[in-house]
Amino acid sequence: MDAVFRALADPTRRLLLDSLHARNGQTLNALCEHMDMTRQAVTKHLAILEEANLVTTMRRGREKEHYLNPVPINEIAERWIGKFERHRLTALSDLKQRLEREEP
Amino acid sequence: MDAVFRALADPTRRLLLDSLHARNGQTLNALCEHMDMTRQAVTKHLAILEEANLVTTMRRGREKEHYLNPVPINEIAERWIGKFERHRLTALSDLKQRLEREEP
DNA sequence: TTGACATGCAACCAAATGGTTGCATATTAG
DNA sequence: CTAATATGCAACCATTTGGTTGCATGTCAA
Repeated sequence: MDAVFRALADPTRRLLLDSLHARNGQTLNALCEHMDMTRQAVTKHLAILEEANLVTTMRRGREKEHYLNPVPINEIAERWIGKFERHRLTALSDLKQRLEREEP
Repeated sequence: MDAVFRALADPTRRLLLDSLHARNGQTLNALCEHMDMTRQAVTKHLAILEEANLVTTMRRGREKEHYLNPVPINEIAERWIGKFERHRLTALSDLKQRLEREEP
């Protein structure tokens, strides 16, 4: 899970996910066209996304197609974010009470 | 939103959030007791969490209380993760089809 | 077969990151 | 008042990160 969080931390990588979300199965060169950096830099970002299992690749001849894998994101949403969301209102009202206790 | 993602990327900071989730309003020293690093290191992590608005602080005398703010996490869940979750099954079946097209 | 095209690998570099130590400041307890 | 306690600030350091350039390899098309 740590790899997923770290992978999501970089805006470039989130952009790549967005790009794949818009059009799945893009080749490396296709993904590069929207990015303002060298192909090799994009390759590195994609490697990190692959390691976090957020992107799956498939070799098709001399090209490499990239597919978005939404499962890890979903797991984070369910296992980690859900935990905090559940107590969202509680925590907020706790904070409010605390703050109000200060005022007078 | 970038700040939130970057803040969540570090396991120590997620641990701090977990700690506040378990017991809200902890003081700096209290938070340090569970961490295996110097107080100053924890301070830096907390500063990053504050900057991402994930933690709110309140001075009480010579102590500083830390409160979890779940709102940014919730926003990420809704605005960013939701987008990918929505097409989860679609993307998976796309991938499956693509993979099957390769086999024969 | 050969040239053009798509990707892979590795060395290198600047800047950011996560941590430390040392000292300063502010508040509370005795 | 004074000493202990809680936090703040700053310099410093090693490692990681995000990027580059240069060259190698593999595959398709003419």
